[in-house]
Amino acid sequence: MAKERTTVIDIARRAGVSKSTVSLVLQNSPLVGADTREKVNAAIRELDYVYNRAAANLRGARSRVAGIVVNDLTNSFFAELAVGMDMVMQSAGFVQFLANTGENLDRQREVIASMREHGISGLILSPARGTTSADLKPLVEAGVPVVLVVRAVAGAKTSSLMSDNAGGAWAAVEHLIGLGHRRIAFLGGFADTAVFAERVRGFRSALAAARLSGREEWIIPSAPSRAGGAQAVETALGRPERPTAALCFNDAVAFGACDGLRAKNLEPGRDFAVVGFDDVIEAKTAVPALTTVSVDPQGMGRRAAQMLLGQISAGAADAETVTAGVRLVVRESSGAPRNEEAREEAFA
Amino acid sequence: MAKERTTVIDIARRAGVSKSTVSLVLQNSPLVGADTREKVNAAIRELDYVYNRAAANLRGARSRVAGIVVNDLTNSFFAELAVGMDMVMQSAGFVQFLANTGENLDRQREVIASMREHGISGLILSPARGTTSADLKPLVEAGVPVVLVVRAVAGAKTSSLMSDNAGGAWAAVEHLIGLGHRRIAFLGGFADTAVFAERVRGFRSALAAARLSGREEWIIPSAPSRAGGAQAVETALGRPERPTAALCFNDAVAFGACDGLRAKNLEPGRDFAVVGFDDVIEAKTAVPALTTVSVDPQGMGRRAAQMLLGQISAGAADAETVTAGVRLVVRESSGAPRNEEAREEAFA
DNA sequence: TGACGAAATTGGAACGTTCCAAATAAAGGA
DNA sequence: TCCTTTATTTGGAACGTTCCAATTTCGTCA
Repeated sequence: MAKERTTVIDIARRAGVSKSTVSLVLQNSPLVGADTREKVNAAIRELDYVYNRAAANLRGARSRVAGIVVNDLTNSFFAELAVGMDMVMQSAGFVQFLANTGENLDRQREVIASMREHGISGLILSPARGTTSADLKPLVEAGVPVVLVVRAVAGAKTSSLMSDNAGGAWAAVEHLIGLGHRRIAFLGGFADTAVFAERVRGFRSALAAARLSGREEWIIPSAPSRAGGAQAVETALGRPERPTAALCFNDAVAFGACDGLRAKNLEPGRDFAVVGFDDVIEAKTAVPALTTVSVDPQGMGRRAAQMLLGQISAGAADAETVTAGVRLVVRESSGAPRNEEAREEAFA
Repeated sequence: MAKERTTVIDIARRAGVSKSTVSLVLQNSPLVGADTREKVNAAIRELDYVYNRAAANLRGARSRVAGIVVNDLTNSFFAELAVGMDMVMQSAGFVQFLANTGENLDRQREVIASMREHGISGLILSPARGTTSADLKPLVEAGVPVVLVVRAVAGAKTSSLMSDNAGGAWAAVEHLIGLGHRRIAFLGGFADTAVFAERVRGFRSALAAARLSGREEWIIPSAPSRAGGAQAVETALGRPERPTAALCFNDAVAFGACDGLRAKNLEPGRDFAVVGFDDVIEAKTAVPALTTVSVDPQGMGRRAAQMLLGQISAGAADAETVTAGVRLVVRESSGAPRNEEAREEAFA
């Protein structure tokens, strides 16, 4: 059962050439003669040979294996991100290890260590909460390219790809103000994360720019999940001065907020404006369709993968920090009139 | 920059022992003396050595790398499945390649080949549509354990883990009939898949058992996605004899159906009963909460991973076919009364 | 005809482990 | 003291590739 692996030597014997020649054929070098090449290929087919990459990169080749570590694959945002990465990695002939940390730092450490032992030649990491630059130091020092996505890690000397959180939040709030809202809440997200801080920063400055006073009690953190969103909106509705609109930390929270509103017999988009963040795939087809800040997670994944590939081939490229642009996608949940003219009219 | 890898030899030199001893320490063999072990460990720490697994399993060790190939990671069902697998694989000290095929057979072939070259010691595959047993033959012949999940492949001599599709559909339809529905549709799914066939089979037999005539025109295939569901329900509502309830191919379709109903000003759960299939994580928190056949994707992932691990350690275990039980979870979207008493009353 | 260079092929060392057989050290026993 | 055992330690071959340097094969040119 456990049959012997067929190796280049077997092929060589069968084709009546030397192992070196077989090796040349495998890397289709122009050095081998056409007839020899054919003989060798025939032998490969007949013996159904499987190339052993481990042996090859033991000898020194770069490994064509990348690691991807994300913190919550059950969130569509990260699933999409992973799919985007997978696409470009696959096309580049790479294969990826993918691991989910579930925000668990120990797991993250273990998984990264394990991937290193398996010889990854690059890593894309969406760091778990609490990751420090010390966690990345060994990788960086060993010259393994690392690209951080979604979340930054203070002091890390690695490339990173973040979305324009403050800008997106600003645009969303501006949109709500334009629709006439004056009491706007910010719902969801863990208050101790950088992403939260940035989005809230954009939220605050947009309010300030419109000379509106944001109340602290309208900023309501929660788990960045659907359940968290439902809870947060409920809290918001219980505030003495009740907001009429909310920017949510992400789309999951926004969907949860819609659920929470319905549970109180309020229709999102009509009785209360909801704006999400991320533009996950369901945002477009949900009812009401979600107005959200489009981050294009899949595109971001592709981009991150490209950055990683760039660094891998460039050898030691220095860390670049890229901010992915975002764009507000106005759909139904914010209660905007159907088209621009209508909108102008409404607030003329 | 591209520093030399530190190897066991470096460690050996530093600790003043032979490479063999270092190797023994690494596999913490009881043969080495306590003091020697300490010296070696110190050296390992000082030189921040990274174990090279590729070299190790070149020598013959089993690889502790598994492959996971799914066909649509953007569908929460598969994302959850992957998370479940990841959990048990990680705990077993494995690391996984994960690839997404997007139902593309060529991609599937490529990634499987690539994973093989990288020396996976087992594969979990949710086969793309159209996969034949010939695609798996090389793997199987080479003695690489394969576990098929979700979808079967005719004639494949591999283990598989499928959910009880017919049984689940039966239970769902029985539930709807119990609620008084007589015109029940089946929405979504590609008609040429085995899963579709099974679910429809259960659907039909439950109708037959209740002496209801299912109309062919109430079986409306579509892409198994949210968008497909919206479209399918629209078609259903356009039928001359309009159904009052639907069993959907999966939860994504069910959510889409809810969207489609709302777009026509019908409230799912009140004006039309919707039942899903899979019980993805959002099913519970959606509004209305989705009545669905719970497949527990994460649990299924865990189970599949366990099966694979079993086969890997057992060497050549023979193929086992496991059918995972399913269970109908009654929530709001089917319009069932809140509790059993109420239900009894309603149809007394 | 012999020499020369280009084209094609090849042997062998190297990559970083493991594991076997053999060597050495320590510890008893006579 | 010397011989056994037992407890440690070690050199070297092997795993399946790649790649360098060396060799063989040929057609060509003087």
